[in-house]
Amino acid sequence: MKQQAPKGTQDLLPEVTLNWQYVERTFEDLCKLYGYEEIRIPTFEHSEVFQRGVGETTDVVQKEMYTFEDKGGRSLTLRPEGTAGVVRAYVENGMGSKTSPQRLFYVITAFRYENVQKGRYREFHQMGVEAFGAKGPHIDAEVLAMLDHYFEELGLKDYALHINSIGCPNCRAQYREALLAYLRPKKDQLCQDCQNRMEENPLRVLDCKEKSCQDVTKDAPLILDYLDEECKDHFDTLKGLLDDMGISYKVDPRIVRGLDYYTKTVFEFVSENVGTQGTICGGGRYDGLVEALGGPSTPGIGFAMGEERLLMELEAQGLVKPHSLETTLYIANLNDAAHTEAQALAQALRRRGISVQYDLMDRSLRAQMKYAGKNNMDYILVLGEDELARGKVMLRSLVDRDKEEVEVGLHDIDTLAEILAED
RNA sequence: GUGGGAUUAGCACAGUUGGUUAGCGCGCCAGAUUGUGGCUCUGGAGGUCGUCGGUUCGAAUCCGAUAUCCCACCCCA
Repeated sequence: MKQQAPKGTQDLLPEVTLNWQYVERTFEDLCKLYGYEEIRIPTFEHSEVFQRGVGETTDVVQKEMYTFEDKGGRSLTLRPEGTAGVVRAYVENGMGSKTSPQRLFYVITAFRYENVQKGRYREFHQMGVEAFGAKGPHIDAEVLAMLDHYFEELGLKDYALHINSIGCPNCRAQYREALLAYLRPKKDQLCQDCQNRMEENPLRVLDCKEKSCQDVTKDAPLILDYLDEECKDHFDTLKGLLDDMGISYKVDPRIVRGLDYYTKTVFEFVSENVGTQGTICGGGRYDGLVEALGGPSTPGIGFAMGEERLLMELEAQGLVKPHSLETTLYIANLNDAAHTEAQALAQALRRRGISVQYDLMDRSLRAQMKYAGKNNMDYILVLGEDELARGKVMLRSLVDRDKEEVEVGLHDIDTLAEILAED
């Protein structure tokens, strides 16, 4: 029976992996520019890490986790995101006693049991950063500047940065009461989902897309009016810093974020083209998370970017440029002796960093030429009786038809490598 | 978890009111007087029509279930 990949997973074939390498390398290079170092964390954690880290009341934890029991009776969960695991690692390895701030980046797969749609899979890829130890708004601004820089590097257009502050637990508690006081009398006008989640997490009612709920919340009190002095300062300073750097943004008081750990600054980069899966990057500050996972009180901020969505967007904008590969040479070998010689020649050239292929299928010269053409080889070199007898080969460009063939000694590896390395 | 649409060769698709050996294009392989690609021409390989079950003399076609994909809700990256 033919096997299928599980629902929500996908194979990434050679036609597209170059694009993935492109966005990931660009990201990694940029991370290094901003002082971030890579961390690699386990694919699964004790379920508790996510229950406590992401938040018991969140949809992610309540209905989207791949949780299983291992043979030792432990409850484990495939990571539904990166932050909780990175924070766990930060705490477990005592990284707080290294120099602060600690800046970490990661490129991971993550897993959520959700219904599949375009730009949404059960196994998906995220690139993200986490910065620990800095509590002021400058790091917030820097993180946003870094993302701005990244998108500029990729040439991405038609996206918007939305920011908000959801305050610290203190202002949030007060705001929560105010919001509940506003919502309770209007409860029967809300959709069923919102009625259910109202008491548990009333902030989420704010970004409900149901028209009736939006009507109800249109005049609801805004969190921004309930920030205490410190949180308000933080947010105002951040906005000023963004203005100074010329980074445009929109304050969107309805951004709430479905993960419990966020405090103060939250943000999203939203595509203006793509439909419902338009959020290509989301993040924010999480000043209580390190402590919640058993570490010392430590502020933190980070973001995660959905690679599938980013690539969708880049593709829609015609921006995925294939990596320019190094020069490639094809050796057409026409008989057994030539095959042996081709192999030796290929190895010698590969040792000098030239990408070389030769015939392994005993094909005719004509067929070999076709193969070289279809596989975008830059140069070809025919190896047959004549060449072996004379000890010389003709090096011809397949890219530039006008380029003259060059005769080179068969064993003159240095000259061959030199010519090939020129392009 | 809920609702709608789809599933025929590696890819993109035809397939008449159920009726012989299920087709086209691209791709793949081979050849076009025996050593020079991308064009053209010729030939070839490749499908238990997603899967299982039912109706029927007969099912790619009708019915049911299931899997997967797409779209929307929900949620998020």
